[in-house]
Amino acid sequence: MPANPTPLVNGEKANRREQILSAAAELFAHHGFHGVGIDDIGAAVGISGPALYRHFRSKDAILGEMLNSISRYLLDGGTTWAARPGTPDDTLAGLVAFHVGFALAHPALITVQERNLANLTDADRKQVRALQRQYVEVWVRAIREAMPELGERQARSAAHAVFGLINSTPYNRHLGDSELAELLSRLALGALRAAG
Amino acid sequence: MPANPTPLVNGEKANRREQILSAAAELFAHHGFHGVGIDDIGAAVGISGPALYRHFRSKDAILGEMLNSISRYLLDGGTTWAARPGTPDDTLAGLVAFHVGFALAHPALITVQERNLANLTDADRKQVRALQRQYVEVWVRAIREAMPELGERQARSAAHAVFGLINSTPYNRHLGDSELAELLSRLALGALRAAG
DNA sequence: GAACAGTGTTAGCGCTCGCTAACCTGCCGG
DNA sequence: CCGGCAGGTTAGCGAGCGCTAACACTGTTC
Repeated sequence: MPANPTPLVNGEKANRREQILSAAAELFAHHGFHGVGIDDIGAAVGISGPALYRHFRSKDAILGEMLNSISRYLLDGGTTWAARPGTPDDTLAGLVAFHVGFALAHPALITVQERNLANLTDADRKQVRALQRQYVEVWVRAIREAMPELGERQARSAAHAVFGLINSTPYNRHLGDSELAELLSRLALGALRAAG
Repeated sequence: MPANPTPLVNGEKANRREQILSAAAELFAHHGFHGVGIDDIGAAVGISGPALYRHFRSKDAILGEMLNSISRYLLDGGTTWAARPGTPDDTLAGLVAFHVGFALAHPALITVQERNLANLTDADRKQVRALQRQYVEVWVRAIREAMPELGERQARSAAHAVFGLINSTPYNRHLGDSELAELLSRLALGALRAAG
């Protein structure tokens, strides 16, 4: 389990930066990066427009920090789970449960990460891409250990496919959280089992 | 099989409207709706900027026609496959193969449809949403016929999850088309089997 | 052969948006 | 008590973008 259990908790006593990141995530998820103005983000946290520049260097910096934080959280969590002792099947089940938990808790972040990579600064995109690649590699290793007959390319494709499956949470609000978590885990593991 | 086998074929002797739609799809997929200018779309088909207005009423109209066309194609194809004679398992396999085929042939359209619903006109979005809902219903019926023990909500969630799985094609360019098609179909059917 | 429909061009309007400038206010340490 | 910093405010600049206007060229039709 990583040090910080949830990367971008909603509101409460969070400080301004985190408030802004949380509100911006929700807005970006609904309307897209370019569909959200500086004033919109400000209004969502009760301040107005340019005051954001007391906390972030630019609008791009908000997205950059958001996506970096998500990717780092996933990589940290994935690495930790992958290092746990247990059978390869257990490891895979742990990874699935971890990713499902995140996707269920933060559908907006899932949406933003999937849709807005192209809106990042070149430097930020490079960083985020690197983190994502490493996270995929964690999965590829775990998948291949559980199913040694699978080639690396197949395992990578399967990993991306399972991400797509689990990341469907933004469209999946009509089932209770725990029931949906259980269903998605079963589906993901069923898919992986069928890969071999 | 629907009348028009592929909704937005790339270039060739296609007329200007279809050329524009195809180029715009690619651009929207890469940079997002707001990240692409009228001039960019024009340049991509060898004309410049405002000439687009000879073929479309507005930039929104381009996206509107694009998403409507995709949704209609999927619904038509899905309906046709669902109506074919055969066991429920065969029907499900047919639907999977159909959707996989589309996702593999048109990853850009998949991307645009997933990301840019929010950028549609209210009227267009209503239409597209309706078509998408009907397509989901086709899947829900097929899933429940193959696995009667599943509730409607579970089946709907499973359908969305499988869409997510198959629609991972835009991130999945490192396997040959036919091999990827086979893998995705196996994963999708494996997931569905595990739902029961 | 003139009229015209179809399809392209360039110039430029008007609006939005990210961001900066300049200013204000409350808190806190010495 | 007062100077400075943290964190707000409003006004407005400059760039970009969607779209329209006005015009040009080509081919077809009567």
